Amino acid sequence: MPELPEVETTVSGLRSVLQGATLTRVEPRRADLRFPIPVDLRQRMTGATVTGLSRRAKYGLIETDRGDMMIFHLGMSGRWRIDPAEIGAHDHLLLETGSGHLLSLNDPRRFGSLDLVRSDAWQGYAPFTRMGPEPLGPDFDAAYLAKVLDGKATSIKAALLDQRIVAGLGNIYVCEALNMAGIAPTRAAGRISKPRLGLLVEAIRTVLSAAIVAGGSTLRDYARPDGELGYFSNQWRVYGREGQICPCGGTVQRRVDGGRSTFHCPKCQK
DNA sequence: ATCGGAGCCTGTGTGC
DNA sequence: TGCACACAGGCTCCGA
Repeated sequence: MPELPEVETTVSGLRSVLQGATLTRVEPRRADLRFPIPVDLRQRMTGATVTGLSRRAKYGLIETDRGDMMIFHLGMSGRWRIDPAEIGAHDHLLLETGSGHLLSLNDPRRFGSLDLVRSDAWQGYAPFTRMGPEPLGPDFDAAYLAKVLDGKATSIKAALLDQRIVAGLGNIYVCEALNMAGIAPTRAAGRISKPRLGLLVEAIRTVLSAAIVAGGSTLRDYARPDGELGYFSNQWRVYGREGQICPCGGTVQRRVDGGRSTFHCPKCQK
């Protein structure tokens, strides 16, 4: 899916049109994505004013003056389109604002989700209850990682993809951060020294921040809400670059585990 | 308890 | 051109 930087970019784009806007039309166009869409979403959101937009891990949060919070997840192929030229089969939710903007939540593969909770209870939303800290937040540091990874036999790559450990990383940024930190993706998570975990934390922060600044990465089915493309894919060190040269001079290799591609450089990642 | 793998969907690119 | 197949950013459940 769009990972953390893409969701951050999406929320920023949505904020420019939705902050303070009144929703004059709220139209779910199917009953479910990955999960059922609340049947009362249209009724509760129509006529409401958007008071705030934010992000938790890979989820976008849209609050209204009625005390409701709409929570969306983009899955693998989800994106928001602002004032799209035409509405197609994969536009699953339409929002119209008082100022005349039309927004569409578009998700061909429907791995995304759309939900509605009370704002004061959002932290109790099931996906959030067991989620780890934000990688860009103050609670994510080497000491924390050392504690939660202690004794873990699973690979560091699998551990970083586990949202209970740290929330918001996906395949692309895990590959990138491990390369930047010089850590092999197959290394046992519990067998990395604390100084190296410190390097890893910094690498994760650096790669996520750079991606947010660049507006997210571009993949076949991802675009920013305003339709522009993100440019971070130009900065990938290893992801999608099998056979090409790593910044260290080594050759990027691709392997598949669990049906998922891993890109790494055997020369500088140990 | 922990781990690897399958499955959910659709679209696109590749090779025959 | 047509077709089959591999592959894609996430997440959850299942069985070993």
